[in-house]
Amino acid sequence: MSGGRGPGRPRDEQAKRAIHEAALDLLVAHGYGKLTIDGIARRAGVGRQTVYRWWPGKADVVLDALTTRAALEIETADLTSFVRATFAVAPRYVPSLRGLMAEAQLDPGFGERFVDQFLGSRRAVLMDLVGRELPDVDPEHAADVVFGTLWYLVLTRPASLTAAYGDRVLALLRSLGRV
Amino acid sequence: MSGGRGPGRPRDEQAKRAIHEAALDLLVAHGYGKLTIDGIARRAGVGRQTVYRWWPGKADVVLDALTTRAALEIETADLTSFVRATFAVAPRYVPSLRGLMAEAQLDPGFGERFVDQFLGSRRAVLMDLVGRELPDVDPEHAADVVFGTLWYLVLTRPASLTAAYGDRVLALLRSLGRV
Amino acid sequence: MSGGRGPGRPRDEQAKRAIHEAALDLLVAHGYGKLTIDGIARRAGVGRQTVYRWWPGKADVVLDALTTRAALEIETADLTSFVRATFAVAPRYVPSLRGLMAEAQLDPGFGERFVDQFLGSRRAVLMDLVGRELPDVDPEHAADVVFGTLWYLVLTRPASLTAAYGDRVLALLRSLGRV
Amino acid sequence: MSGGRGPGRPRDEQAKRAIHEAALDLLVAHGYGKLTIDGIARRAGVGRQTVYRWWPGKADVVLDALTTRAALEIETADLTSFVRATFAVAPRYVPSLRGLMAEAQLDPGFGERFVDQFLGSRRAVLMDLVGRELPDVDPEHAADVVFGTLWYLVLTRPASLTAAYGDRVLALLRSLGRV
DNA sequence: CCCTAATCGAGACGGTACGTCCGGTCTTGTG
DNA sequence: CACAAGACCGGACGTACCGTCTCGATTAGGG
Repeated sequence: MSGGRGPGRPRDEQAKRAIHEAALDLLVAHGYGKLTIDGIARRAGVGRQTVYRWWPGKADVVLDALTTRAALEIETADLTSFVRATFAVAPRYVPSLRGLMAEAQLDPGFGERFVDQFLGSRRAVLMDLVGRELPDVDPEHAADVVFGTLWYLVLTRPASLTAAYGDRVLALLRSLGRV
Repeated sequence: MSGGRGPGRPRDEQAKRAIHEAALDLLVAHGYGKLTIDGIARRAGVGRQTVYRWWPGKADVVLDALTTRAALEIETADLTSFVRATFAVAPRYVPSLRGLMAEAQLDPGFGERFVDQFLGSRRAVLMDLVGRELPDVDPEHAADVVFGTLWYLVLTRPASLTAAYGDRVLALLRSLGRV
Repeated sequence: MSGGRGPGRPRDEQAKRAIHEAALDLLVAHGYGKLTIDGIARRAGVGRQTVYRWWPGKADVVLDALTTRAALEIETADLTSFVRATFAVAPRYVPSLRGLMAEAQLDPGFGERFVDQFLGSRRAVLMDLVGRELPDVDPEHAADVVFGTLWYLVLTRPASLTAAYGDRVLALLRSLGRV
Repeated sequence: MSGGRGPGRPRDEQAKRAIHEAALDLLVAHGYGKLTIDGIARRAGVGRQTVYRWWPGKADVVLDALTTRAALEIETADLTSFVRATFAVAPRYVPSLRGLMAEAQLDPGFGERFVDQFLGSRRAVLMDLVGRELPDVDPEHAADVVFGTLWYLVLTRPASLTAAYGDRVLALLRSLGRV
């Protein structure tokens, strides 16, 4: 059960990493709008089919590259550090995040995956923390406000993203609880 | 006041309207991702060049159509009615708004136009109202929170957009002022 | 009967000349393949419609310009001087002639006009001279050989066009008569 | 002799043949002037890019189709049969030949290819035969006269093309030799 | 030590949209 | 009326990507 591999050449893990890197490199270099599967494959030194074999399209490549790289980078111990870390870390991923959210609007299939899995998992963490630390606050609503503000900055004024802004949003959440 | 028309055949205003309508019709019918300049021109009964003559791309067509149609639909007299109306009216424009925000991420040129003009004018209204009615609240921050929450719903959970949600965000603004 | 003109602004003869010159200038500058009605009108300082009002298309503009300019440039007194002059003068009109023959192949309507009128009138002159000076030679065949050789050089090896080549073709005609 | 195939999917020879046939079919059906790359691709059941991948434009497609189809159709054993066959076979290819010669005038790049390769190879055969059978005749001049007359008929009076006309031109060549 | 099977790089394939160019027509105001 | 200007519809151009396919070569088990 462990490997579960039948015959045939095994998947090349190095190609996977090369594709991840190529995608992120090109993304920051020229923007998501100019990102192409062919460009990724070329830069990764890989056949185009190898990309399509593992991912449905460039959005999923980027999403996979992002989640692989950003895994566990954010503290989830308490509400304050989670929100601060979320805002603090965001600037590093602005190009990817903008592209992913754009694609989610254009491709309904990817949109569902993106909202349910990527956004959903982060919402779940925040809602859990709010439920524990701010029992008077509606976790759903808190998530909308926190992530709404975060994404609005990511999409329209990324230069304003700072850890300090996370503190302001935290203050907002607490003022909500006091009502 | 002279009209400023020089020689030559004047612009066909009917074609302009036909293009606007065609763009919005196709947008709601098949989604922004499948919207095509050629498709718009065909449905409007117009040559493709006529579209390119007046707009740089499909995003600007949609933006122009939207602002033409939605002009003065929103009450700007006081903060409460503005925010409520903004949330109440949003569901009607979800397909357009999602497409425009997506394009703003993919095309930096359009992104700047979109943020500065379309989003900027709405921010200006809100900030003015906040400045008058909630003097203790930072208008910039208020705009980020209100429009951030609005856009987050538009982009990820459009079914949740209701006038009632506008009231919740208003309450949030007021709790901010009380701190 | 002299003017015979009804009301309205009279035709601008200067524009006609400007169009002729513009067409020939652009033709030698960039080749018939890059010649456009719009380009001609622009350079002539004339509206596009003014060109279409007088000629069906660019080929007829060039043909008209050519026949206007080259009128009676060729001696038609005797066979020898006619053939020599025809070959001697040809190099000056190579760009126009190549374009006109090309258009005649692509546009059947213009082709008929071109063959019947432009080529036909020159054939008639040659056939008349042959009939008078070389009674043993079939005038039709002689025209095919003389103009065939001429056009072949115009179309494929214009650098070889010289008055001396006209003499060789004349010798050919005379050898035909001696058989 | 190894075939010289590197990696990658090999060229689809059936598509090549389909494109050739489509081009010639459309050419005789509607004329070279209405021939379109897109039309060829459509009729051949082929993507447009596949045409552009192998040929620079429609003229080269037609030229390739023609030389592929007409290969070895003409006897080159002796002067008499070569000239007769050339005139006898020409009527079948009139639409293609007219289009190719037209394009050669409009597109200098194609013109050079056409004159050097297509016309040049036929000239070489004729000049070789003339050199062997009519040593008193200048082969270059003979080629100009024979092909000049042939092309003049192709371009302006295709109905006159017959094998008998080839005999007349042969007689002309022989009369030249006797001078 | 071959045999089967899956992956790999490469690149051609059918499609579709792009943005540009030009043709030929029309609609203005001015002379 | 003709004229300059210029917008209009139509349609071909050549390019760029998409996602699929077909090659020969490679790299693993399993017989």
